[in-house]
Amino acid sequence: MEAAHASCKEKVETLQDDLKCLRKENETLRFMLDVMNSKCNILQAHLQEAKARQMDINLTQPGFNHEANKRARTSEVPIHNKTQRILVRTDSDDHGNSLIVRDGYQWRKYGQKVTKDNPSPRAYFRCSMAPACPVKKKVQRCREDKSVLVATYDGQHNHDVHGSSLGDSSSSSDYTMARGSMANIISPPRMPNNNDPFLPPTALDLTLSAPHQENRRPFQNSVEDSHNNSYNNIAEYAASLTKDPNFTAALAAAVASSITQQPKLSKI
DNA sequence: CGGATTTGACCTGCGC
DNA sequence: GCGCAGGTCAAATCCG
Repeated sequence: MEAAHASCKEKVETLQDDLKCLRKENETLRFMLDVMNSKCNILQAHLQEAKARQMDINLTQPGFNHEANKRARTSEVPIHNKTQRILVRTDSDDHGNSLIVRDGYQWRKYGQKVTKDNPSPRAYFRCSMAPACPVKKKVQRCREDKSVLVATYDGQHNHDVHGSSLGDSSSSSDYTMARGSMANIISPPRMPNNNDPFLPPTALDLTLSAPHQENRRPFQNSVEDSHNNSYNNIAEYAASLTKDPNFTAALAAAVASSITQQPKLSKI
């Protein structure tokens, strides 16, 4: 009887050890996921910038070669220096009304003009988060697709997106909203698996799918019920991840760059 | 009432 | 020099 009790206790201890290991592993995976997520965000931002530059080049091609482009003002900063253009898809019920592009900064509208090449009005914004911020933004609907806003940024912010220099706590919510709307930023050049240049970019799905969802609550049910399933799922998930060369490469690069604090983004 | 937006007037650069 | 078009200003208006 005592021997049976002892072996049972041993089993419980083993299970508890397993549980601890799993929790540690889970924590490690989550940390890695966070690192990957942040790196992914940085990558996407860089990608957007690159695509916007590409779009600028495309806009000078026939079909986009509007009269306005011939009339580039001398005050305009060269594209490769400080001017950046992004495309943002707006909600379908938003057509023709709002010229607001949520990008995390606060903008004050100072003018609106109908241009010759586009029937939609162009709105002019100045950054109002910092009094001396030189950044200006022009927003106009795409002539070809009115659900798409073309935002052109001139200059560089002399403050961060949180407005931390001003100590503005409200900006964090704005930033959250901005992150939400950034998901709608369009990559003008075609993406893989995407023949429509105006469809949103294929988002990198870094949220763990079924196995992860399972392992978020494996211990809410009885240990007997779910332990094997969740353990198998985690093991399965871990195995699938480690077998994926892309994952290991990306993970290695992400960890390396997070350690050195010198991201080598082009290598991922 | 104060800040944001609207909108017509004005300024500036470019092409003819 | 003139006209055109993009960009900016600032008074009026709106809105919370």
